[in-house]
Amino acid sequence: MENELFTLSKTYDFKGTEERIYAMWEAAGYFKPQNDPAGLDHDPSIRPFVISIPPPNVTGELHLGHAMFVSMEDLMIRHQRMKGVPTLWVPGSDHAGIATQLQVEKHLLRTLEESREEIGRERFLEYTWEWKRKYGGIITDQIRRLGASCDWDRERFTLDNGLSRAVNEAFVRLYERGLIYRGPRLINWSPGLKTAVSDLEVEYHEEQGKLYHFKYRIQGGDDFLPVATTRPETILGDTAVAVHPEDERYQAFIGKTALVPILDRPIPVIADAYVDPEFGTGALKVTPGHDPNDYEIGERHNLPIVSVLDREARVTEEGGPYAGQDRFEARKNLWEDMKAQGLVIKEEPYSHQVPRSQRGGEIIEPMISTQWFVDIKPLAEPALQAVQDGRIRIVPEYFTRVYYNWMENIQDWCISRQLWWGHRIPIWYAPDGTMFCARSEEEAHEKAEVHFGEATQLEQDPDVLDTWFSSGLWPFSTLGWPDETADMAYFYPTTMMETGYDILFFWVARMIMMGLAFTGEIPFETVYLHGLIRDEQGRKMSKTIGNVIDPLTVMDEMGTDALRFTLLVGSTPGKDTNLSLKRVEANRNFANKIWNAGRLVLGLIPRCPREPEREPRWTMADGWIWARLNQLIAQVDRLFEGHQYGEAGRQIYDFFWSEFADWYLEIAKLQVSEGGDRAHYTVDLMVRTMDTCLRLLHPFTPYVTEELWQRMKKATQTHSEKLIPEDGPWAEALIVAPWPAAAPQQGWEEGNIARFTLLQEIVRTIRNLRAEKNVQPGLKIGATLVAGDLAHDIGHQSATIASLAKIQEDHLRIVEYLNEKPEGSIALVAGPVEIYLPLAEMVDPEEEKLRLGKDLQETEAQINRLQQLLDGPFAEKAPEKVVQGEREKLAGYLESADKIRAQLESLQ
RNA sequence: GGGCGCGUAGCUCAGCUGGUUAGAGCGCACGGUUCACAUCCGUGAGGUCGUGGGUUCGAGUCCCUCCGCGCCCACCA
Repeated sequence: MENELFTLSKTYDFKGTEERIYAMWEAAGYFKPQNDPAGLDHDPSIRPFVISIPPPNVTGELHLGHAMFVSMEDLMIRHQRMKGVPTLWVPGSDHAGIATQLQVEKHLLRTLEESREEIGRERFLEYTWEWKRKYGGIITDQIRRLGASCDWDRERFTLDNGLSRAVNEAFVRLYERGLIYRGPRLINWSPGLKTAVSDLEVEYHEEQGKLYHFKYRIQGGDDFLPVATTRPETILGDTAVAVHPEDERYQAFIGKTALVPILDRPIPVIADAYVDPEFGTGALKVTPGHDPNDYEIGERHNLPIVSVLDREARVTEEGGPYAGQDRFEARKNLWEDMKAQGLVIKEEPYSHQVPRSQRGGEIIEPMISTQWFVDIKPLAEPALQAVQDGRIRIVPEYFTRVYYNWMENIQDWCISRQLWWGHRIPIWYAPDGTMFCARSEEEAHEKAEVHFGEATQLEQDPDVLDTWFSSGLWPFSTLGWPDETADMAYFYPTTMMETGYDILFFWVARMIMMGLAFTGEIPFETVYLHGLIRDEQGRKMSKTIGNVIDPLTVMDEMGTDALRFTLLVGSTPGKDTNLSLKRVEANRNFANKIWNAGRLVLGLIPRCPREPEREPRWTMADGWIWARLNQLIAQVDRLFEGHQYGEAGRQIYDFFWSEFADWYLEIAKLQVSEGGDRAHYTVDLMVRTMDTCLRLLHPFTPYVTEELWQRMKKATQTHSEKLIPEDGPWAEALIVAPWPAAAPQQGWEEGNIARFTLLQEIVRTIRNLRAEKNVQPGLKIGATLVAGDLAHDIGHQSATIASLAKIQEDHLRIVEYLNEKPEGSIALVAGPVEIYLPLAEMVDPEEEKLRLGKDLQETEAQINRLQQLLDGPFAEKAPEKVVQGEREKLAGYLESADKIRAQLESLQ
């Protein structure tokens, strides 16, 4: 054969294809919004569809979480683009303060054997920028490889000049509104990272520890209060002992003076309702400097605050003999000394929640420290409102409850970090301590000059801002805010915020708060939250367990399309996905199926006669596939509308494989071989159906579909201009081809589908029996079909039936009725059709009776069920349409039962 | 302590606004190599949808109880 089939590999070659196709898309500018504000065809009546990418850490390497959001967002973007909506997907990356600094520090130690303190802030930052330039591109390259159709010309980095300007602007505005304050507060201190972290960056783990019971001696006597603690070293910072005001046991102690063990520092015994008399000993040591609750008690009772731990969690001078010791060492030593002094009562095993740093993993120490905070309530209020009144919609819906819950109990946000890599806090101090908050150093100097009447030395605050502060501005800072850019005017508010539910508070909530605060508008209309990717057994992927699946390896082995399809179809919004490689493999097979179906179509195109002689006339199969295709389009549209992307993909998969490929293409081969007009119409319809499937699949599996589509376009154009998609000429590329529209129903569809379904049933019934009776697969047998009224319709399909069921065509009889059962045949029933196969010699009549008897039994069971149903209240209460459906089913079963009975009789 | 989610075939999971014979992939069993595909084709076995109750003509789907699992938030020493 001279056709193209043999020039194409049987296996889809994704490796070469992906790179070539992506380069083609990018070069052609398909990733740019069609109605770019800079362009001339800007149509203000069409709202663009905009996504800001969740910026990956600049030092990161692609993991499945990235693969998930990229696939999902690319799906949405491609879908909208094909629908003709101007789409913008803004890419970028995040400087990721702590993560990057840690990584660079490690690298620095390894290569130059120097710490960041040794080389100093300035050199360290240079070094880090160098690092960023070198490795920052890795992640974006990997994202491209996933097929991400971002507008790469708009790529942003959170430490870019523009974005840094936005950060300063935001800080200044909050400061001027009085929503930023600085002060000593109890914060979460990470001794490993030597910085403060926010509440969200602390993770609590249930851990086995000890509860230490000891005696708090009362001054001037032998009395003592029994007290329990999990952290004995904090005893050194106690400034009170508290009991419940109504606790009868301890009434006498209230107002007395207790002595801190070892230090003998006198502290008051106070009464506070916070103390739970039931817990522990019922007496509580109060350490305002190292415990959030105690801090509050301290405020109520005006207690002094003693800090006994320093930045590295070593005991301070306040700790007397333990000064300089590490916190755990001090814990041990102090406890030993207390034992020696007879102050120890007991220690018991105790499991409790231990706070650990999300990044470093070490135990977080609550400490008093001077930090910058955002007064968050005034920002949270409108953010809560925006979701409550529906301006922002969260998918899946149940996450709105989670959002409310958090927003309603939100605490002030500690935004300063004692790091170097990040946005430096735009505050400058004069030598006398006066603060100037300014957008730039120049502005700070101007302000200082106005304030002092002369130029002054200024020093900028050494701290940097929490990374999430800049991320919170992302949807608008990437569009040029605070400037009133064309992009801001046209693309903002953005449309879709697609991200993992794990950063709902970290990121999404903050973007909503800051978006409303700075732009006065919501930053996005919809929040779509996907789940986490776990391993096959539902465990988190981690290097220590060794169950990490690397998306790059998966792409190498199975192709990007397979990975994307798996992530997209295997996930439900908000729910975690257990990824199994078996699944990816199955979807690689699907990609290959698409490829091979494409090869067949390509091979048949040249066999299409150029000009049909008569008006088109479709076969039953033609009408069926066309009707089903249109149903599919309608379904997919509905599902996309409701963000049910996975279900949409599944339906396309099923249609493509088990209807189009398994049935229609098989039949199309036969119809094409008839030649003439039939061949023409068949190829025409087949190409159109394939074209539509490729369009529907494109957002899921962009590469294989684009490749095939290009080839189809070329093949049809060289062959016949008549072979074009119904809605106009072939587009330039599939990525910008119009999304299919379902043809309006004309009324014949359901009947056609029903008739074809019967045909399928006939074929299956025959195949089934052949398999059961071990009829040689290649052996063609004869058959007689008794089809009553349907004989005419089915008669037209004799070639199809013959081919699919391996019946010898000239021995296939299709008749309306039969007086007598054909000699030596075995009888079957498919719906209202009786089938006789000349295989009597292969079967035992008794066995046949059993088989038919079983059939009859099943059919009668259905009849009974339906009759009862229809006799009951169902017939009156259920909608007419549903009842009618059941009646038709009943009629069908009754007919089948008759046929089976007749056959049983003839066996007697 | 508060909030949320899950429990469907041996395994991993779908199942939207309740519509009456519950689906897929993998695995399993049997059979298949000429003309798209063994990364394939055909046929089949396999589930009282965690438990108990309720609403309804009708419940895997809605409501409640209980059992089991998971997650998030929260200051119990």
